[in-house]
Amino acid sequence: MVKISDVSARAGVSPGAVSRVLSGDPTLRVSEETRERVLSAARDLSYVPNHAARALRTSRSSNLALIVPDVTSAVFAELARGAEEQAGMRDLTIVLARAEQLDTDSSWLRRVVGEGRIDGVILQVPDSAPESSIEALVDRDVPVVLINSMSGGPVSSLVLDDAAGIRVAVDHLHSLGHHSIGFVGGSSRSATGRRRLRGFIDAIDALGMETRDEWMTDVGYSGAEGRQAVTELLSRSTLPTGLVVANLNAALGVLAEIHARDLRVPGDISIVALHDVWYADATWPPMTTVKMPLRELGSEAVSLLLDQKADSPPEHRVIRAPAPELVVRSSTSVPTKRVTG
Amino acid sequence: MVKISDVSARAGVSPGAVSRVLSGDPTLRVSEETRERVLSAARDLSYVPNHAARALRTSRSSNLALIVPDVTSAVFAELARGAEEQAGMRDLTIVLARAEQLDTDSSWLRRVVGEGRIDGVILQVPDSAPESSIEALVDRDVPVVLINSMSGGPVSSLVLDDAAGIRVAVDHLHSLGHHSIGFVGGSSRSATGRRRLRGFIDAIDALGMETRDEWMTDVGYSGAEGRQAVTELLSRSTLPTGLVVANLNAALGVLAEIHARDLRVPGDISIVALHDVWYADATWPPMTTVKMPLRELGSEAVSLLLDQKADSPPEHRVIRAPAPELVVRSSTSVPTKRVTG
DNA sequence: CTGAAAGCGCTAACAT
DNA sequence: ATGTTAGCGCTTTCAG
Repeated sequence: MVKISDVSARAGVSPGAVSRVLSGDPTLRVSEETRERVLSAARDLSYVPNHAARALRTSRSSNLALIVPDVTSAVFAELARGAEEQAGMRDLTIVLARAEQLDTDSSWLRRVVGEGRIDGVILQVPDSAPESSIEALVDRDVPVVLINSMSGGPVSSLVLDDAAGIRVAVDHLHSLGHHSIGFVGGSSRSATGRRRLRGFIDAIDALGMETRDEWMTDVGYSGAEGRQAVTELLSRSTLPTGLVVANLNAALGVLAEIHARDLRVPGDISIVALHDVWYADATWPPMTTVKMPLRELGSEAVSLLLDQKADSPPEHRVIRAPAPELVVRSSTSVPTKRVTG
Repeated sequence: MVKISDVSARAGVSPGAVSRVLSGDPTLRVSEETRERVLSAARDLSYVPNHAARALRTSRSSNLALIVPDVTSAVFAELARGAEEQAGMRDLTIVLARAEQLDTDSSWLRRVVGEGRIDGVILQVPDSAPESSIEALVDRDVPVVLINSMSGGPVSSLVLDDAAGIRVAVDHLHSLGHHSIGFVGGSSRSATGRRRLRGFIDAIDALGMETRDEWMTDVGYSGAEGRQAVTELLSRSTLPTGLVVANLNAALGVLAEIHARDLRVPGDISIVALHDVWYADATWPPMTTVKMPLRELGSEAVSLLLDQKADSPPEHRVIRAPAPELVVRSSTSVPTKRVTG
C-alpha cells in the first residue's frame, strides 16, 4: 500500500504538504511548482488515501444510510438511484438497510451510528410504524432526513408535491370527459395518504366536480390493498367512470380485481396511477401513470443531509421539479357506460 | 465519546485487557471476575467501539458492496434481504451500487476498494456486459463473488439450481395434462439463460415429451422482452398449451401481450413463471410461479465472501435448498383448446 | 510558503 | 493472568 509519506518522499516535501495539496485545502498557499511535483508524484505512485485513517482523523465516515420500508416498491429504485448519484458526486457511499430493523431492533442503527459508521440517515418510515421509531433516532446525534412522510417536525424532511401529481391525474380524466372520479388512496394515518387525498379533493373542486365518499378508499398502497379497495368500492354503489390510484403498486391490484369482476379497463372504468415504473408498461392494459420526481427526491435528500451537518434547525423542503408528468398509456379513455357493483 | 481507556480506567484494568474481553479473543485468559468488571464497566458507560479506529488498526472495513444490474428486478429484493441478514449477523454492512457504474466508470469500485472502504464484492453482472467488467475486478485485491452467472472461472461464484426450478414448472404443467409446452427464456449469451434452457429441455425429455424450436424464445427477462417473445411465438405456428417463462418480469409482459391478442389465460394457454414476488399475486390472473431460494443465495454470498478471505482458490457453489417451490395461483389449468397464431 | 509532530481510538506483540 | 507500548495513515496546529 502506498501511503502519504511515500508520496511526500518522492516529491521532496512533507506529508503535511501533500495532504493539503491533495485535499484542495482552501487556505493553501504553495508554489505552483511544488503543487505540480506533489500531484505528479501521487499520480506516478497511484496513491489512494486510506479511508479508515482519514475517517479516524476527521471522525466522518462518508457513509449514509438509506432506510426504506420495502425494497421492491416502485418508489424505491428511482429514489435509490438519485441518492446514489448524488452520493457518488460527493464521494459518499450509500448503505442499505431495511426498515423492519427499526421496529424490531432499533439497536442496529444505534450501534452503527454509535460506532461512527454512518454520518447521516435517509429514512422512509413505513406508514404502519410512525413517530416512535423516528424519535428513537432524533435524540441520537446523526442528522436525519425524513422522506415522504410528515413535514414540520423536529427532523428535517423532504416530500414530493403529491397534490400536484394527483391533480395531473384528475385533470387527465376530466379532460377525457369523466365527471365521476373515484380515488384509491393510502392510509389516512399517513402523511402522504392525507396529502394525496387533499390533493384529490382540491383538484376535483377546482374543476367544479363533486367528490363522493363512496368513491374513495384509504386502504393502502400495496397490491393486495388495491384489490381490497376495489372490493370495497363495489360493495357500496355505482362505480365512478374514472379512478385515480395513489400508488402504482395498488393500481396493479386494482386492475387485477377489476378483471376478476369481469369489468373492462378502460371500457368500464379508466385508471390513472401515481408513479411510473417499468411494470406500468407490462400490465394489461398498459397503465397510464403520473411520473413523479423520485430521483430528484433521492439526490436532494443527500444534499439536505450534508447541508444539515451543522446543527442548523430542521429544514422542510418540497420537491416540485421536474413537475409531475402524465404518461398516457391505455388504461384511460373517454368514459362510456356506468357500472353498478 | 467514551473510549476504551475510559472503560479500562473504570474497571481498573488496562485498555488491552478491555479490548480482548470485548472482542472475545479466543486465546484469552482472564479471571472470571475481571471479565465481569470489564463487561459491567462497558455497560455502565455504554461504550461503543469506534469503527474507524478499529478499521485502521485491522485494515478491515466491515463493508461489503452489493452490485446488481437493476434494483427494481424481482430477483434483487430477496437477494438483498438475505445478504443483509447474514451481514447483520456478522456485523457487516451492505453498500449499494448499481452495475452501470461498472460499465461506464469502473473507477468508482477501484477507488472505493483502493481506499479500503470495501472488503468484498457481491456482483451480479448484467447479461449484457460480461467478462471484461469482471476482469477489471479480478486483478484488484478484493474477494469477489459472482451471482447468477458463469461458474467455473477464476472468480468464486454462486448460482441457483435453475434447472430444478424449471423442472418444477414443467412438471406442474405436465401433471395438469399439458403435452405441448413452450419456453420463454433469457438470452442464450448469458449463463443463466443457458442453464434454464437446458433445464427445460431435460425436463421435457424426462417426461417423454418433445421440444419444438418454434415454441422457444430467448429474447430476455424484462417485461418488454416478454411481450416481444409472445409476438415471436405467434408469428411462427400454433401456440403450445402451456408456457414456462424463465423470469417473472418477462411473464408480466407475456401476460400483457397475450391479453392484447385477445387470448385467455389459462383458458387458451397456461403460464408458469420462475421467481415469486408480490406482484405475481397482483397480475390478472394471479400468476402461478416457482419460488426460488433467492434469500439463501444472498446470505450464502456473504458467507462465501468471508470464507474466501484468505486467498484460497475460487469456490463455485450451487444453492439447492430450500428446493424450488411451486406456488399455484390462477394462470395455469388443464389444457382446453389449441390456438393458432 | 513549508516542515515537524502530535494524536484520533484501537489492537496485538511483547513484557511482566 | 494482565499491563505496556508501538503504530495503523492521516490531518492539522504550531513553528519556522
